[in-house]
Amino acid sequence: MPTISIENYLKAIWALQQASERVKTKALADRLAISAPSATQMLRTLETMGFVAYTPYQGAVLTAEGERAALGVVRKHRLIEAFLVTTLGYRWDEVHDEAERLEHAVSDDLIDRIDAFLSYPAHDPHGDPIPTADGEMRRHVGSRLSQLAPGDTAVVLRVLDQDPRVLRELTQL
Amino acid sequence: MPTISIENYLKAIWALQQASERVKTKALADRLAISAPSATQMLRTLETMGFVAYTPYQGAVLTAEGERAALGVVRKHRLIEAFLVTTLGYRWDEVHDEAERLEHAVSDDLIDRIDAFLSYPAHDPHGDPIPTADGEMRRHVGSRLSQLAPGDTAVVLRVLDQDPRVLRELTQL
DNA sequence: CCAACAGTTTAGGCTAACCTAATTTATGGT
DNA sequence: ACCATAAATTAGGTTAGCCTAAACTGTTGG
Repeated sequence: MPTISIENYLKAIWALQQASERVKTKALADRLAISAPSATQMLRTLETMGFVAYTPYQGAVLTAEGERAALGVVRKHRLIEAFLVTTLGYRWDEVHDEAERLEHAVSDDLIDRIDAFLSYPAHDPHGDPIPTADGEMRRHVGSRLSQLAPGDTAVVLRVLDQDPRVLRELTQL
Repeated sequence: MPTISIENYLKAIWALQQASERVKTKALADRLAISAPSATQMLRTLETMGFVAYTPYQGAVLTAEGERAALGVVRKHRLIEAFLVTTLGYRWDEVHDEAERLEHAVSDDLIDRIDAFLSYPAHDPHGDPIPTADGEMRRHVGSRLSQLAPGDTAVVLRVLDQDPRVLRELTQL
């Protein structure tokens, strides 16, 4: 039922909420590269759809239903990335844009088949956790690179950056 | 550059042209389940884009560029169907709707990788020929079932119907 | 403690893609 | 050859999702 645009808003709000509970208009507008009035307008729409609780001038928070919908999109995105790398030989720096479009075109049924085909992976190629079919988000253990002391030994589990250039450089290292 | 809507129009016009050169407004409108005025309007748009030659009251014909674009969509559709059946265990009566959406989301690069992954198949699961990356449409040999005489022996190469119920019945036979 | 400014919303407009109702065109049967 | 009818187009309207310009709010530094 949600449009591609709405799915993108939900995903963006969800991502911004990982950093701070309330999502402000400007943060949302910046992330989606749209104007602030467009963000305001869509927040109103999402409110009437029951996806967010929105207070003018105060920002928005996903409702339970909104979070469920957002996680559905995140799940599709990450499983598609995993599938492209595992099955079609893509590199981890090549999959983001493709997944960005496919996540809106793939049915729940297809994504579940991909999930099974890949044996229910816990992480995508960047180490980001993949939500389960019933909307559970597995939490990550591990600590940030910046919190290690010189001389410490660690295994890289996850890379948050999506920029292909950064990812290619990391591949070198 | 073309929108999803435009890709669907191009594909529909191309399909209708397989039966007769000129495509009339009503035939197009019926196939896409839209009103006749909407079809007229889009034919004008496609004309200015150089995809069709359109004469009011006379119908439209794809230009070379229009045919190239249409075959690109057909190629995506059929390769996706083949991929879903071969790799993810779909049945031939389940793939049409999924391909109908994915064909507009998949990049040329991805579809070429799928093509290579499948070893450049000549036909999709229904026996429809798959256009090559450079827009060549391989022509089908073979004759229609209705042209065989009782007692003749033949091998089914292709089934034109897309209705899942019909396809499931044919599977039984 | 209040004004300046960053952030937000309101107002008004645009485009793509659809629609219905009304009008115009083409054509086939007598 | 004409005209009834089916097909096509024109006219005018809607919705979603974007925009800019203008008005408003809330917070914070002096």
